[in-house]
Amino acid sequence: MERASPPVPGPDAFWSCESYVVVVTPGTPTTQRSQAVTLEQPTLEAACEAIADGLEREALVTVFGRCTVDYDGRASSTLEAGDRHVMLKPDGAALVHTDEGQQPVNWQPPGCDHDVRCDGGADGESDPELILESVRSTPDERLCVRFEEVLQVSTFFGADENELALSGTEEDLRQRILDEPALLETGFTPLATERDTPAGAIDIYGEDAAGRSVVVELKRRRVGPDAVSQLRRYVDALERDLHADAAVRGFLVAPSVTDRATRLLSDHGFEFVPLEPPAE
Amino acid sequence: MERASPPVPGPDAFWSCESYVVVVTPGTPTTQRSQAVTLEQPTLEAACEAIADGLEREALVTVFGRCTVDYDGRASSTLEAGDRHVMLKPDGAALVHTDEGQQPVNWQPPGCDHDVRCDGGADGESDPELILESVRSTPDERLCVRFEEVLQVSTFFGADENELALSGTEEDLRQRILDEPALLETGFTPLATERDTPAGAIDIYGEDAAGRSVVVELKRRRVGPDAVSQLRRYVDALERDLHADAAVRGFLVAPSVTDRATRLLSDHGFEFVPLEPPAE
DNA sequence: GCCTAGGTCCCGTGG
DNA sequence: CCACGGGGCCTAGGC
Repeated sequence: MERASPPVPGPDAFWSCESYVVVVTPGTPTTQRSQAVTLEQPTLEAACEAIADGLEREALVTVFGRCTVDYDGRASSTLEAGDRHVMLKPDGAALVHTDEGQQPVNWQPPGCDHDVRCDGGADGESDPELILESVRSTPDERLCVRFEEVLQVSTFFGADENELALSGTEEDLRQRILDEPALLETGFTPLATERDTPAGAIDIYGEDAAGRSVVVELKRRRVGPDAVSQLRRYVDALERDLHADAAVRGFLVAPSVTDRATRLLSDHGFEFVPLEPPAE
Repeated sequence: MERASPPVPGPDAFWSCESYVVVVTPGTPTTQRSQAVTLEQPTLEAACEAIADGLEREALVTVFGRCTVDYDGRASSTLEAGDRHVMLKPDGAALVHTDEGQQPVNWQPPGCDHDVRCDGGADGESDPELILESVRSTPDERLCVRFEEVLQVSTFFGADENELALSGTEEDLRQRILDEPALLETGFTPLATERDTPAGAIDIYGEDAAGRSVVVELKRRRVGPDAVSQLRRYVDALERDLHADAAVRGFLVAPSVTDRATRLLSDHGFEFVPLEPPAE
C-alpha cells in the first residue's frame, strides 16, 4: 500500500478542537470489496494523492473542506470560499453539497473525466491549493473545485447488485386503466399505448362506446395547465391525422387538477377523470 | 467528548484488506467551526451514538455501509441490500447515493425529521441493525434506511456564508432583450414583464411598431413543443382578456428550436427569434 | 447524437 | 398552504 499514514496535524492546524490520527495497519487481501478508507486533516499533497488513488481505482471519493467552485458550460457560476462536501463517482458524476438543500449547489452529470492536482504554494506567489476538475463534452462543461483546506478525504468501495423497485408511477396508473378500462368511462376500449402522432406519443389511445376516438393523457400527480396543453397537442394532431372531421375526445386522468387547469379543460371540451396510481 | 476511540476491528472483521485505527487526541476548543469527525468500521451501537450526536449538534452526517432502503409517500419504493452512501443534512434533507448517477437512488427533501436507532440482535430473534428514518408531513413521507453493517460514519461541521452566483439564466436573457428590444424586432417596445393573464404570467409583454400586442416567451435553451404550447396559452388568454378582436403576436425567444416545435409555431402563426442568454 | 416526456422531480416566488 | 414555471434540471426510451 503506497499511501502511508498521513502526517499528524502540525501546530498550524488551527481549526480543530478534536484531532484524529489515522494509523494504517497493514491488511490482508480479501475477496470482500466493501471498504471505506479515510484521511483526516491531510495535507493538500496527501489529500491529492489519496484522491488520485481513489479515482484510479474507481472508488467513490468524497472530499470535505474549504473550497471555491467555478462552473462553465450550459451556464456559468462561481461560488466563493466555504466548507462543502464533494462527491466524485466512478461513473464520472460529481456533486458539491452545502449543508442545505436536497440539490447539490454545483454538479457534473455522469460521463465526466475527473482530475485532481495540487498547485501553487511552492514559489510563494500563490496560496497552495488542491484542484478538482470534472470535464465533459457535448456539451462542453467544466467544473472546478479549489480547496485551500481539506478536512477529510474518503474513498469508498462497495458492492451494489440491486436496483430500486418503485411503484406509484405513471406506468402503474396506465396499467390500472388497461386492466379496468371502465375506470375511464363505461364502454371505453383501449386500442394502443404510446400511439404516435405528429405531436408525440399518446399515453392511451382508444374508442368510446360509440366508436369515437379517445385520447387519454395520464399524470401520476395533481395536474396544472401544462398537462392540458399536452393533451391538446395530441388531440389536435390526431384530428388532423384522421383528417376526417370525426370528433376526438380528450381525457385527462390524474389524482386531481388545479382550478386553472379545470378552466382550460372546459375551454377545450376535455374531460377529467380523478384517478390515482395504485398504492401498493 | 463522550465518543471514545472506536473499537479495533476484531478478528471477525472479514471485509477489510486495509484497516484503520482512529485515535482521538484531546483537543482544545476553538472558535473555528470547521471540523470532520470520522468513525471507521464502528459497531452498530457506536455508529448509532455518533449519528445521534451529529444530528443533535446539527452536523452534516454521512454513513456508508450495507443497507436496505424503503420509501413510502408520494410513491413507494424498496431497495435490497447493497453498499450505499447516505447523507443527512441539518435542514432535514436526506440523500442515498449508489456509486452511479447524479441523482440519489432515494431521498427526502429538506424539512424532515431525522431519527436513528439500533434494533434487534439482543434476543437473537433478528439480525441487529442500525435504522435511519427521515419523516415529513405534507405530504406524509417516510424514508427508512436499515444498515446491517456500517463501514464509516462522519460528522461534518462547516461554515458557508457565500451563495452561488449563476449567469446564463432565463432572467439574463430577459434583461438582454429589455436592454435592446430591437433584438426581438425593430420597433418592439416592452411594456411589462410577468404580466398576468388568466393563463399565467407573460415573460415579456409589449407592442410592435404598429401598436399590436406582443407576447414573448423566453427559454434559456433549445425549445420543444411544450414551450410553444405555453406561448399559445398566454396568447389565447390575452386575446380573450383584451376581448377586442385585436390580433396578438406571439414570439418565442430561445437559442434554437426542434423541428416539431417549429411546425407547431407555424401552425399557430407564431414567430421564432434565435437568441442566447449572455455568456459572461 | 437528438428528441420527447416523466420525475417521490426540487426550488423560488406569489397569492 | 397551494399554484405555477424555471432548471446547468436528470433520466429513460426511441430513433
